[in-house]
Amino acid sequence: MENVTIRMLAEKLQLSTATISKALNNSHEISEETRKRVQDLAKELNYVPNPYASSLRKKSSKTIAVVIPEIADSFFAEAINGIEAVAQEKGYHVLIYLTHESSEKEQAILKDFQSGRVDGVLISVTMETANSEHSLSQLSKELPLVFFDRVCEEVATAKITTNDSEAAYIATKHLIEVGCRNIGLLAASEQLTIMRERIKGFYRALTEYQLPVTNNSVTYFTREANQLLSDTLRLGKFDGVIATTEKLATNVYEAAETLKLQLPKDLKVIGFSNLSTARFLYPSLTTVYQPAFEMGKAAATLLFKALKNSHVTLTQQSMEIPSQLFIRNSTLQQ
Amino acid sequence: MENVTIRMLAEKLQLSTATISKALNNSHEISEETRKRVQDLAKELNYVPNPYASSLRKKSSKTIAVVIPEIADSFFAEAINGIEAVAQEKGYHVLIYLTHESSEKEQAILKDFQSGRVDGVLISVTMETANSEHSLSQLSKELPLVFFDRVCEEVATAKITTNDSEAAYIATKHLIEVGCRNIGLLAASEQLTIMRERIKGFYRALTEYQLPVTNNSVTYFTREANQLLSDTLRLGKFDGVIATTEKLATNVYEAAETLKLQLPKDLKVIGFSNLSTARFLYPSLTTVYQPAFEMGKAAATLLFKALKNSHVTLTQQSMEIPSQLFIRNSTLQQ
DNA sequence: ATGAAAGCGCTAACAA
DNA sequence: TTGTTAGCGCTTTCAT
Repeated sequence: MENVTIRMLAEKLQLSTATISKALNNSHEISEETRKRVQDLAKELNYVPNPYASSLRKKSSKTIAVVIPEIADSFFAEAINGIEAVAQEKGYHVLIYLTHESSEKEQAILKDFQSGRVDGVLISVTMETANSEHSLSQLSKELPLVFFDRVCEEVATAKITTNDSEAAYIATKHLIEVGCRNIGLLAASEQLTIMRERIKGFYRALTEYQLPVTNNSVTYFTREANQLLSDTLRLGKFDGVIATTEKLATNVYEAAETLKLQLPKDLKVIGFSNLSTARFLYPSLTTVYQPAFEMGKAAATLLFKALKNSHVTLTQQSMEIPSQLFIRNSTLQQ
Repeated sequence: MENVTIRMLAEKLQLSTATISKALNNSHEISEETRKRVQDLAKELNYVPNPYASSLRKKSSKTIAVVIPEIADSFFAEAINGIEAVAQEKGYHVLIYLTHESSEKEQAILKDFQSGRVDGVLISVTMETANSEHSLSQLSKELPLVFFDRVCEEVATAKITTNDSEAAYIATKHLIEVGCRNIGLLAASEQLTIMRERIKGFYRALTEYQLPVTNNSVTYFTREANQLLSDTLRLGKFDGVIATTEKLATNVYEAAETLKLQLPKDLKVIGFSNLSTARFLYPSLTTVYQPAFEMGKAAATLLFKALKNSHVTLTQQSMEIPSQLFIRNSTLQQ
């Protein structure tokens, strides 16, 4: 069967396409009677509106984009869950784009958004965030854009984050309190704001306890961290580490195995992670649990708010949702 | 600045929009010279084609849909990685839809695809798969459709699966060989083909070892499995279980904790799971590792093949990619 | 309350 | 090789 169009409905009912369109969209300038006639026929013929015709005409697509570095990471997966929940409720469609930490890919993706393909964008930037600053600033002028987690400070728009500095401060303090004196912060990028925040919190705790920065330091890992991490742990003589990404946390377990370090005896670990298996690891992992679902939900909610009412100034709508420290055996005092 | 259109380019260059269009699409019926002139100006003015105008006209959107039950599950997350890798390479966009195991939501999503919003669909169905059979059969006649993992047998199209029956057979055999005599298969739905396959393999192993079906049985869990699972493990007197979903695997660890069962001494566990943390669990988890990334990639590759050449009959393109048993301590012989 | 008509931006016959 | 023209299916003034 041919695809049913608004024109076919119009012919069958001896009405104009304009009337059909209005009737289908529940316009109040249509009589109740014809409205019903139209909608009944539409249902009968299984009419499905062509979204592209509508998008072309209305210049809005009921579609948003989610741009993230990686999807096989429980933080991002949960965040998408939050985003999707809101989108589904609002009848929006969700396009997913993965950057795999490549700012080049990120740029290409952002460029495409100038086409009007999406009505709004939710993004958690690449580690090489600095490269995308300009594109993002530009884009945020054309479309509602909301950052979540990995933000770009310089871009004037809403940012949904967690209390990274405070969370790192609390994590560091916890390590100190269970006896660590040589703590390493395993970080992922010097450029990411959230990393800088965590580092701030880390140093604040060190300062507060008057621990020397010579023994307590930040190490950066980009892609394949395994070898480097083993080296760091071997040479670094750390008695405690904070892994600021989920991947790094498991890398620590791997490295510990390789180096035959006993956790938590030889080395205590805290991971920034939403791993559902954290409590079943050996040893169970003390985590900074980030409210991923809520962050996704908040970001999406805010985006839709801006989409609905263009007078919402996203710049003033940033929001911080606190993380929570779950203390487990990987930081058990010996 | 106004959005740059093909018409603006045409005016600036004193050419027709048709010529511009052809030049931008590298048509061979355009002289090298004008092609360059057009493309140069396009770049200069930062022209970005309107995808919706093009989609409306061409009746193709360079967009595919991925429909899955859940995203916070390492199998599906990895599968998406595979899909996205292929899609990005081919210049396609990926719409994500989550059903959260609701066949009602699934139906609504599938219905929308009749609009021509997407050129093709990759799907892993809900546990209540039976409900969607009809819609899927219908849809597969209008669009290229490829199942991955959770298939609908009755629908005549390509299916990318793993060797579920064989994998379950091997897993069961392994449990028997390490001494289990009362094995429980923890299943998720009676309707899912992959579950039925796994059950087949399970029974095959039991038969081969002449173990009575009275002691070795299949239990179904739908949503919130925790309480039910605790009951099952307490009453079932199992000495070994196979958790056929990732969630169920962690549920077993939870229940074991609650019931103070020691793994693997009191109960041995195998999980169908792609958890990257499997080796670091306590005890490390013996897993049936499913080739999620490859399955996603294969499904997407096949879909694009069908999209490119409409004579590819998907029905004959099904594919099975083997899983692998990783033996770890959760099935250690005592 | 309904309809005529224009047009969103692009592509593809067909002509020239 | 380039241009003319006619839409894709829908929404939206503006008339009636």
